[in-house]
Amino acid sequence: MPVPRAAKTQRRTRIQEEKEQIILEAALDVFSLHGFKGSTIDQIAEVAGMSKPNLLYYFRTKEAIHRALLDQVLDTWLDPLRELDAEGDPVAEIRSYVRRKLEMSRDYPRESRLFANEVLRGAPSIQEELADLKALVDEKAQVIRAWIKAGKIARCDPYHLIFSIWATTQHYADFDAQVRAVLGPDKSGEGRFEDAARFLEQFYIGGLQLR
Amino acid sequence: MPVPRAAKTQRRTRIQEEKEQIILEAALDVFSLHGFKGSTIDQIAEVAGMSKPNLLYYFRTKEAIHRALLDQVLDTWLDPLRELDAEGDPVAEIRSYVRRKLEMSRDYPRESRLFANEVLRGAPSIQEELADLKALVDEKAQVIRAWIKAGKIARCDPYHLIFSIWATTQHYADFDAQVRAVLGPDKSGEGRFEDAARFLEQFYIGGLQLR
DNA sequence: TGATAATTTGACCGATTGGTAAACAATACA
DNA sequence: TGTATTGTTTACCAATCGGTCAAATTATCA
Repeated sequence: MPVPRAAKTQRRTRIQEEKEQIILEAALDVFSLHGFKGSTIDQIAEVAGMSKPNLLYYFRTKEAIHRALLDQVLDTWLDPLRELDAEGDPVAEIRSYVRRKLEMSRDYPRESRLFANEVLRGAPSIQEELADLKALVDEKAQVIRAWIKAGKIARCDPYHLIFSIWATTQHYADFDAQVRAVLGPDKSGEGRFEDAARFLEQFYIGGLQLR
Repeated sequence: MPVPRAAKTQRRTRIQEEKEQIILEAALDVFSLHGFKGSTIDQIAEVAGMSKPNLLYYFRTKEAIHRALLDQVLDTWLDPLRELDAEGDPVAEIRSYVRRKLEMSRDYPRESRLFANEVLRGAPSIQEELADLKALVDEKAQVIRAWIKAGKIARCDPYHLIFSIWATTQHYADFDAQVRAVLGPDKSGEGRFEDAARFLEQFYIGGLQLR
């Protein structure tokens, strides 16, 4: 009797749920640090505390782990942007968005780096997801444009505004090594995120204010 | 008589100069696209138009190519920041810095991605260079602080100001795949850099203006 | 309990990869 | 021209890696 691959059966056993989460957690550690090609199944298996064949019982290929991880991460990654509310106060909404994105860099740096790795390589495995992303950004760009038209915030290109928010906030996760090197050991504690928050808040409010 | 490795002799033959540049150029192509682990010596050799052992005659290891490339790139990478002039007009100086950094993202995206790859992985091979970087940033942060003290620009954290300039400008090279996906095919020409320049200029001038 | 399905492991395999050895070809230069 | 040096290639090796297989072990449940 051949053993059915875990992924084939409809997810039912408790042990499958658990082990798959353990594997994805370990894979996030490894992939975010070494990239896809730089990571080995053995490394992931070791971090996950199981043998390589055992890991491959739950995910048939290295690629499958990577895909599952990206799917899981990308979904939550865009939540802050989804929450941008056309009905809210424009400046407050953007300030909240910046703050939430910065918090994600602080609390989920591995996820940020996993994503950065993927995009750096030309985003080969997330083309469809990028289409969804475009749709969401298009929608929110319209919201921002409406705010501009209504004279609520300064005139600017909404797409590049969003890019700048992504860039400035994710920088603290993706370029952490550089940020720490520049700030030095004393300023490299969690306090750097509060300094960053202060700076970004002031900057975006100033930049968006009508003048 | 054993053949002396090219790197050992003092660089003299014309052919060594040429081939080493060809190799570094090819390696930049490959490393910036696939990362260090994701790149193979065979790939670099093929792009360079020579055999693998021939390439290894000029650089003894894959690591050596990578190091040579990083050294060469990092040196020019900081030029724009070096040019930030304490004697110039503060707002104009920062505007020039932003513009130059953005031009580097447009004209040297491979260099940007090579660097991003390295920092993403924790910057293992450029620790000393990061120390130089810190010294330079410290110096320029003092310049900015002086401008603030003199009431020439708005009060803000100079380190995070510099981080934000790095982040927003390099974003267009490092996250090119995402930027293109969001802007769509029509807006993905070189024109996106002019839109970005307009946005960033307005934003930094607005953010730094006294109010 | 016993049978059946699910889980785990050690041994292994073929492909790829970084790097070497040694012979061969081209060049510089006395 | 001859010879020593530099440059190039073919063949190869050892290590690593993604993945398989069959057997062993454990959980499930009638």
